[in-house]
Amino acid sequence: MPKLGAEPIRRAALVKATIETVGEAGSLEVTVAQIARRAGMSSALAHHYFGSKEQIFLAAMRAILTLYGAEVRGALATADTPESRLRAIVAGSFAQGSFRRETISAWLNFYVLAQTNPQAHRLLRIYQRRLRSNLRHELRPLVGARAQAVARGLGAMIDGVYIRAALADDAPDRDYALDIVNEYIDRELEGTP
Amino acid sequence: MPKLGAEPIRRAALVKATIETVGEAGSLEVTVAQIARRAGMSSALAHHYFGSKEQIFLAAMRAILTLYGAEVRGALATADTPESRLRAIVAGSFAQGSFRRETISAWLNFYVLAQTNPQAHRLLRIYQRRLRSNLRHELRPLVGARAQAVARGLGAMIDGVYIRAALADDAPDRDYALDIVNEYIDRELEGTP
DNA sequence: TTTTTTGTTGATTGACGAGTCAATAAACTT
DNA sequence: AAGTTTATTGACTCGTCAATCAACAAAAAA
Repeated sequence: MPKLGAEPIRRAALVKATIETVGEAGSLEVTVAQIARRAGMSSALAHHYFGSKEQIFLAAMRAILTLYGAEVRGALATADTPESRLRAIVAGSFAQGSFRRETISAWLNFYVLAQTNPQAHRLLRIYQRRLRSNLRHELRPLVGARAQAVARGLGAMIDGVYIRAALADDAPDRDYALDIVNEYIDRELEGTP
Repeated sequence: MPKLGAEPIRRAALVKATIETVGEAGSLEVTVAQIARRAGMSSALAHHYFGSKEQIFLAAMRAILTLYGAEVRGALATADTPESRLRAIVAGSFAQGSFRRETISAWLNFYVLAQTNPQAHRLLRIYQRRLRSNLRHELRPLVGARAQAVARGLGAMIDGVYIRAALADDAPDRDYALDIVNEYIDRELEGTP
């Protein structure tokens, strides 16, 4: 039954299945067979398209970070003042697409993978750098010289909220997450209008 | 050459070796044999004392959290005002004993383990609860009703700084970590003396 | 229509690793 | 001295899993 042009569809299905499988298992110790089954194909085909388990993981990680970037960009599109743009970056960080159980859990696991795998490390670095640079850029006109320090704090807090959401029993609460970070922003902007 | 009373020594050696091995590997995918070798014994003996790899991990996790608790308590001992106690909790969180490469990496990995393992989950929960309760207690006289919210933010930020330290290339920088968190505290206490 | 390219899988290989066991030995008890 | 408890390990079992391969099928190209 080979329909041509299957490759991109299969790849996408595998990436999706990887995030789901890793997210559900809460661990990278999932088998290629599990992922492939979820994606509706044999493990041999998964290997055929990606070559190795490592590459499957990296593709999934890229997908997560790409989605994240898209959400932030989307949130930024409607904001024009520095403060609203700053809040938009934060809101984008906790957007529905990214801020869901399996995605958060998968993200955490890929974070761990970055300790071992140089490519994963690089990917995460790029994300962190871009986030901080975005934050700093909007913070500059708001808090001046302190922009650098505040951007670091904000970045750390966002990651912290993520990691805690991964451990929570109940479904991740977007508004709760936003409250925590926005409260910090409120304080920082206070008296510097 | 069996000297009696070896059990506690062997257990401690295994726990230490576990943290080192997991920390260095940056992953829980280490073998019992590796851990045992590092601790200077056969893998059979490790199984003899702990029963399973899972139990070895849990013991190591307990050790990390116990050390962490001790550091915070130590830092608190010399502080008496609410603010100095608050700063002490933070300083204790990044104390030399806990805030080192392998320990941070091991901690992150155990964090992931808590997604799968109920006991690990419980342990981490206890730590989080205690930290937040400590923070809230000192914050109450400082920021009143906002204590709850600030404690959450601080807790998240501390975890965030940890997770980022795990990914940094260079050795974890205690002062840098402290700066980030203390800056946040400065802001929160501003205007509420 | 033969050939090539693309898609697909069941079966197999080869490695690795958790946990068990039987055996050995030194201490301690009676 | 005989028996028991504690310490210790090499060798083995048994399962799992990533990766490969041979083979088959259908579309496209020749």
